[in-house]
Amino acid sequence: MRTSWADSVASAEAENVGSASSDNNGVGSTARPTKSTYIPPHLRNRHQSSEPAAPSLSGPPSSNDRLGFGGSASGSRIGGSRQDHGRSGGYGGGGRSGGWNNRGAGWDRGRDERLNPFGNDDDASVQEEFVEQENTGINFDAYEDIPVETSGDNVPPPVETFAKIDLGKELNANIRRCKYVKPTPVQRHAIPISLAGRDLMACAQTGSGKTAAFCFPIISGIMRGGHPQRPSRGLRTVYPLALILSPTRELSMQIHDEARKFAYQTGVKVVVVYGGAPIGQQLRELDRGVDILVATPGRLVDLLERARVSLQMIRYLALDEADRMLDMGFEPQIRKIVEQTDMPARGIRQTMLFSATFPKEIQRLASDFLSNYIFLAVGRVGSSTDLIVQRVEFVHEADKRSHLMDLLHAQKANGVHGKQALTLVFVETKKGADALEHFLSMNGFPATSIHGDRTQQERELALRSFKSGNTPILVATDVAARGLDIPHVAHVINFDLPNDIDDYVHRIGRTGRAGKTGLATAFFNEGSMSLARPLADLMQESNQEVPDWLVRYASRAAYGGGRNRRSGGGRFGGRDFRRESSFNRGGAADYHGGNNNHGGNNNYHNSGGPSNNNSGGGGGYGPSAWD
DNA sequence: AAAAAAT
Repeated sequence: MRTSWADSVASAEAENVGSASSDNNGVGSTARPTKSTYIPPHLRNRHQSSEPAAPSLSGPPSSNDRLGFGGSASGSRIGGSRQDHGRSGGYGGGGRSGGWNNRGAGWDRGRDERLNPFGNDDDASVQEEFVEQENTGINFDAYEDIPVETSGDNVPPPVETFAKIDLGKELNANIRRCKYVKPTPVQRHAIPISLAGRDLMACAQTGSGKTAAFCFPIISGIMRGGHPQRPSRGLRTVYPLALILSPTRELSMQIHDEARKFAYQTGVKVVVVYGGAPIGQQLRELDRGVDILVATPGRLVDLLERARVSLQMIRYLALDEADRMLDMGFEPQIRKIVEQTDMPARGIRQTMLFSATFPKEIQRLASDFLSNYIFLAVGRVGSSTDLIVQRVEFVHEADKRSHLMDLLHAQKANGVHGKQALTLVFVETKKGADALEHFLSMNGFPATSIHGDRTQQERELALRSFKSGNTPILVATDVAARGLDIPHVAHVINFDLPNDIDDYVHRIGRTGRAGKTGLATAFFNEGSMSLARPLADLMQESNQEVPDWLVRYASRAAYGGGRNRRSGGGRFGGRDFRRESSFNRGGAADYHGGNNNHGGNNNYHNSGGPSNNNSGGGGGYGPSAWD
């Protein structure tokens, strides 16, 4: 256990710096810092602090026994930083003034097919020699300890290596380029299930190779199935074969960037569409052909209504952050897309739902989209949030700002190279985000913000500025809570706690990624009473120190948790709701000990899929924290 | 009550 939060931050920073620099050595291309031209108001007309010299590596990553996940996660992290590099290259040419250069620089004039998403130094065969070096020290045996649960009819057995899955030559080359040596647990289980043509509901932490888990089978399947003759209903209508939906624009962009790497030189075309950006460019992309369409719901509905997209040929449907996609705000839109368009019915298309959390009410809704599906839950190495130190502090509303500054100030003093660790600060409201960003900026803390009232340009700029370290503090609403893979976030601060414990789980999952440690601090007060019990339970389950005062509030909290019922039942959705009859309260220990991997095939007999729902109460405590 | 997502 760490003795103070400052130590934790310092340690998290040290690890981040350490691994960042080794990435650079390995890839040899990201050394140049990504510079953003965004200057926070309080820094304008000042000298930019000079870029630090090569940071002295302060201590090797500790607790590498957990790096089993780091192996996989590391792959995607490396991918991420290279992607950043590619982008910054694009910007480098044109400067930062253009709002839409994200698309513009790298995507104009149909060159994307030839454009190498891995960077110019790419060569699959050359990369191979890096693979062994880069993964030295990763304990792949740690994979074996990850609890896995599957249920459903005739679950296909997992695979141990990519070589044992016949994904095709081109895809294999891309897997090498991504430096994925061994499939992650979710990939080992989900890919065979998906290749067998089965529907799937999967719980797995983000950063665990989830995107690849659904992209590989889709790409492989499209290559196998060939490119069928599309109907010629209208010249302007396009007929994608696969649809991937996600709840935020940034997440859609991230999925698209990854999918494009996986599809490189396969002839499979990936296009992303989302709102807030001019539609013209997206239409032009579509006109060039699309096999896999990545989309946010609103823009897709728009395109469907314009008859520019038809879902008639969809063979694969994937929902990322599926529980979010099916909650109150999104459900009607998703239902419209899935059930009231020309999309083939469930059982004809193949449907895959992925999320880190999966409350049972949402599982029930989701089962409408699935046919005789397999439920898969993959946990972390060891207990839940081992890599994330969670702290909760009682801070009155009026004291939050000064308390935040105390934290940030101490962090600054502990900075490994005079630079602040990346800190993500979550607040409840968009106005609150603006106000806090302004406050921090006025007080000498370079901050930016991301929320739904900012323009898409501003959102993307904020994210880049944060990732690059230019503004190492990002104030965010829940728009940034899910799925986003931001390397090197050392500290997540819940300035305002969410009302839903699942949101808390997603938020803190922005740190502690890629096998690194992370710190999560929550400001708790009278306003967050409804979260007292679920938060105390969660922290307890993940072996965190729970303050006495929180335990007292938790025991005082009304039984049933009021409006948190949604998540009160199966907090981490770690169990198939179809099994609720096998009531399993206090099952965390069972879970870890009992349903072990190695095929993890419980062969729960599901006679006929979603209709025989079991709405039994309570139960279903999964292990802690799926991301 | 808030956030996200089309214009």
